[in-house]
Amino acid sequence: MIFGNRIKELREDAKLLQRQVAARLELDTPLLSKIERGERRARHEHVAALAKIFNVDEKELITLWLADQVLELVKDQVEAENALSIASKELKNSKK
Amino acid sequence: MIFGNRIKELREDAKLLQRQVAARLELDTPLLSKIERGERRARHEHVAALAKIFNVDEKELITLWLADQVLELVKDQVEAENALSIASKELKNSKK
DNA sequence: TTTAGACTTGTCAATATTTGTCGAACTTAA
DNA sequence: TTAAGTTCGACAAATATTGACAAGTCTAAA
Repeated sequence: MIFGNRIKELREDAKLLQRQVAARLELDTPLLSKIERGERRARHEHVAALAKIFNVDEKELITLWLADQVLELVKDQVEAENALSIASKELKNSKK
Repeated sequence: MIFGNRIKELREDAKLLQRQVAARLELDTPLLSKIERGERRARHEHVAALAKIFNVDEKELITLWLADQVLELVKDQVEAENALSIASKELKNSKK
């Protein structure tokens, strides 16, 4: 739950309440709570909005958010590590 | 489309038709065709069944199948490589 | 050429999953 | 205790995925 931890940290550093951040994302507090704890997934637009709110590079958050989804996908799969390694190679390959 | 290519290759090596393999998976030919071309995703059970049909290690296929899903998830995301790298680190970390 | 077989395409309904909301239940600090 | 912040559980609505079908293309043999 890298992404959730990070945005919770950013929120606390900014001394904002879930209620306040949730309002700016136009979703309710319980949902933001779930996102912070990784129980629910943020949407791409929310990630962008969060970067604005906390004034951080959107790329940083997107990266964590993506990484979380990858982890969610491969977790409790025996071949997780191999799969990631293959995906990584393939990605570099196809970039040409 | 690593997984699809692989099962197509296995199928051709085994000199089987889509129709025949599809029958053993209990799904129709067009769907298998799509799976081979990566237009549709195979289910976990199908991967297991395919390993049996072609007499290969299930892990090999699962790995490719997972890698495909990871690629699908991160493709056309700018931070794809970073995200994979972070996910990979995190995975190794959490394994303890 | 036609025909037959293998494969592909597009579309649809059924199902499953995800999303956001609500009321209520915690938790913590005064 | 209260009050504010957060979390929980259940639900309906919105989305996505699944598998099937009919119709299409392509190739090779007749």
